[in-house]
Amino acid sequence: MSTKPTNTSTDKAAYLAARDEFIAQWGALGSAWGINRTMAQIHALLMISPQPLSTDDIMEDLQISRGNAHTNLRELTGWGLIRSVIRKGERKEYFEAEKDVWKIFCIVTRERKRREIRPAIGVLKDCIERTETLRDPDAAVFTKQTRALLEFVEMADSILSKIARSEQSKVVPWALKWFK
Amino acid sequence: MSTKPTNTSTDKAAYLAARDEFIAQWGALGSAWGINRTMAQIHALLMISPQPLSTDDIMEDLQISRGNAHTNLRELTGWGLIRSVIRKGERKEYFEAEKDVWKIFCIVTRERKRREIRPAIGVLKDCIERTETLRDPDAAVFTKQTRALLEFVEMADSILSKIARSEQSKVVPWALKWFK
DNA sequence: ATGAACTTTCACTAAATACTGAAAATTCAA
DNA sequence: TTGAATTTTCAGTATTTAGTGAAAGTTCAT
Repeated sequence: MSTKPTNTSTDKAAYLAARDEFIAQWGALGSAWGINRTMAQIHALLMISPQPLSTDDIMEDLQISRGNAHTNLRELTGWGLIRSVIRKGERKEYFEAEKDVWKIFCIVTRERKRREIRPAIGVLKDCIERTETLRDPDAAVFTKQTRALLEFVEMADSILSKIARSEQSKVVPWALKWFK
Repeated sequence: MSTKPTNTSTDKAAYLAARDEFIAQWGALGSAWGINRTMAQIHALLMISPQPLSTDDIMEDLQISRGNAHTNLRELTGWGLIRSVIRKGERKEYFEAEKDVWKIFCIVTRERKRREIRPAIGVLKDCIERTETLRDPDAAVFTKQTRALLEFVEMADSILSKIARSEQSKVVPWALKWFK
């Protein structure tokens, strides 16, 4: 049996390196999905933070300006992904993230539905309405394709709604049974 | 009963207006999801075009430069969302889009899995591996949270894989039964 | 009521991303 | 094989998006 050295400061350094990697990559992932990098990084930081953090903590940790930190903290609050907590006898505002992965999923789903899917459905409906009675043959092709898109997006929307309204304890075992 | 005037040129104008709206909004939607606006617009244009279009057609329609059109046509080809068709006796390359909405969904799912979800899984695994044996209590919180994320992302990934491998004719009736 | 602590705003700057257009490379009909 | 047609590249530019920091605004313990 080999003895493993457990130097505390080495551990801390290894942890901090992994943590930085995680924050950086979470930011990059956000970028790829149309979410501001800093917003995603702050979210990552708060998700893994054992305690709530203040704006100053976040500014220091991520090396960003007050304005930037502030804007993105508000944005995350708007999404419902973080909430502010106040400590008694302190003026400063602290922030903590929702940590339950299922809840995070539900929040993101709900918000993207509201912000992007619903408007898209509106546009598709509008396009169909404006062209379905036209005699032009190109218009007919257009209407057909937008109808197919609408049908699909509406189905996806209703599936997501139903899933995001469910309890994780109901969905996950079911999903594992069907998809594992 | 009112008679509806069916002036052909009015119809054409109404169609073109709806079509432009669709292209513009599809572009905006792409942007919100981290896809280059022009790429999404070209995709929209080809999805609703009755015939394959050449680079020049697209340049003119969307009022973009050759370089821009070219780059984004290649990118779309890389995703597998469009393919080039050559007409016999002609040098020019034409492009047509996959129009089947289910197939489009499968392609986008497969590509985003490959480009973003798989790397994310890699990062999470790496973070867990590097921290799971550390004694630091913050590291323990970190490992726990990244594990929860990994578990969730892997489940989502396998569900998407399974769905995207299925036939629409199998999935849609099933989905409607469960989620409508 | 005061003013220190803290939050918010916003004009300006920086960085990232997308686009242009012309030149170089390639292709293929004649 | 030639050269006109077409595709590809890419250095330079434009546009969009994100970030800064200082000043203005707000809040609350005293």
